Amino acid sequence: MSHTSGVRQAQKRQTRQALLDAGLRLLEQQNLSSLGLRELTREVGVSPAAFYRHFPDLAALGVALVEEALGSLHGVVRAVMAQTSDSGDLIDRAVAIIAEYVERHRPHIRFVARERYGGVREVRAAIAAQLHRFADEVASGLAAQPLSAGWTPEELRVLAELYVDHMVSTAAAFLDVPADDPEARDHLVHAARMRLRIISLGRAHWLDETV
Amino acid sequence: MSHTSGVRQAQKRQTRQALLDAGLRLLEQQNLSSLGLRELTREVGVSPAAFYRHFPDLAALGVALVEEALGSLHGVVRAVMAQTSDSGDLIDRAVAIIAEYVERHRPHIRFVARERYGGVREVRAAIAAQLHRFADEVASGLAAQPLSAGWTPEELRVLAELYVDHMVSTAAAFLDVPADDPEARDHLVHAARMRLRIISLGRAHWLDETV
DNA sequence: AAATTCGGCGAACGGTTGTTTACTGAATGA
DNA sequence: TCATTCAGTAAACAACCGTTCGCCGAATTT
Repeated sequence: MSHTSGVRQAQKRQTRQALLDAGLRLLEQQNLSSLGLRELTREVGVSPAAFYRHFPDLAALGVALVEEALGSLHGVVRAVMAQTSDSGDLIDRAVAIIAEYVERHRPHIRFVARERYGGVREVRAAIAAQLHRFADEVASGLAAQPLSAGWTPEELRVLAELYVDHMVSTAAAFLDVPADDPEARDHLVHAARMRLRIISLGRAHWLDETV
Repeated sequence: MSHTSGVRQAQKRQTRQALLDAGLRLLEQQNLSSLGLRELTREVGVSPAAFYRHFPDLAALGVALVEEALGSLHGVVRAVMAQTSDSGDLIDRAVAIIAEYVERHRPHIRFVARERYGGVREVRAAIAAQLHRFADEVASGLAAQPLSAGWTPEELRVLAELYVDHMVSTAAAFLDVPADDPEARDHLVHAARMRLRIISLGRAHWLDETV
C-alpha cells in the first residue's frame, strides 16, 4: 500500500491545477469555445501535448471549472436556508452572501454566467445540473418552514426555482459592477433586497385568494 | 435625385441579409466568438473579402443580429403593457406571447441568450441596451396603472427590472424545451404563470407593511 | 538493483484562420 | 456615350490551430 499522495501524484495534481487556474484567467476575457489548447498550455508554460495527460478535451476542463465554481456553494445555500430568523433579516443576509461570494470568486462566476448558455454542451449540462441541485436544496429548505403549509411540492418547486433564478441574475448583475464602485454596489444590493422582498411577500399571500 | 433603392443597393442589401441569415444559422450551434469569417462567407457562397463590404467586424454583424432579434419586440411589450384587463388575464397573455415569440424566433432568441454574457463586448453592450429599454417601457407602463399609486419611480424601476428578468429567464427556459414536447411546454407555461402571479401578488401587498 | 510506470517534451502533420492586394465588370450618373 | 463608382473576386500573406508520435528521465514498484 502506497501513500495516498506520492510525489508523482502531487506533481500531477499541481500542473492540473495550474491548467485550471490559467484557464480561468484566460476565460475572464473570452469564451470557452474560443479558448485554444495551445493558448492555454502556453500560459501555463507547458507543452501542448501535456494537456492530454489531464483532460481529454477543453470541454472536460470546463466541466471541472463548473465544479470548482459551484460545488462549494451547496453548503452555503443549505446553511442559509437552515437559518431561523425573521424573513427580513434572512433576505439581507442572503443578498450580502451573494455579493460577497461574487466578489471573492469573480472569475468563476463570470465563467458560469458566460457558459450557462455557451457553445459547449457538456458545460451547459454541468451548470444546469448544479442549478437543479440548488433548486432542490432551496425547495427542501422552504418545505421545512411554517409558511409553506398548504403548498404542494410542485408549487414549492416553482417558488424555489424563482429564488434560484433571482440568485443567478443578481450574481450576474454584480459582475457588471466595478470592484471600485461601492455606490453602484449598494444600489444593486438595495434592488436585490427589494426584489427578494416582493417575491417573499407574494409567497406570503399566495394562499389568500384560494382560501 | 436617385431612386431610394436602385438595383445596386437592392443587391447589396440582399447579400447583407444573406450574411445575417447564414450567421444566425451557424450561431445556433456555436458562439459568435468562435464563428469564423471564412466559415460564414463559405456558407453564403461568397468570397471572404466580400464580407468587409458590409461589416467591419464579426462583432458588427452580431450587433446587427441583436437589433434583428429584439428590435421588433418593443412594440409588443408596449402593447401588452397598455392592455387594460384583470391581472390574471394579462399574465396568461404575457406568458403566451413570450412562448410564441420564442417558438417563432428560436434562433434569434438563442443567439441573444448565448451572447448576453458572451465573449464579444459590443454585442453584450447592445443586448444590455435593449434590455434597459425594455425595463423603461415596462416601468412607464406600470406607472400608468392605479396599483402603482404610492410607489416611487425607483421602486417602479426595480419592479420593472424584475419583470424583465423574469421575461428573459422564461424565454431562455423555453429554448430548452424541444419543439415536439407540448407536455414540457405546458409545464413551463404553468410555472411561468405562477412565478408571475407571485411577483404580482408581492407587488399588490408591497405597501401593506409601510402603511 | 533492476524493471516498470508515466508526466512531460519536441517535432511534425495537414489544416485552418483574418486581412490585404490589385483586379473585373456591371450598375450608375454626366 | 463615356467616365465613374463599387460589390464581389482570386490569390497570396504569415500565423495559428488540434492532434499524434516516439522519446526521455525521474518516480515508483518488484
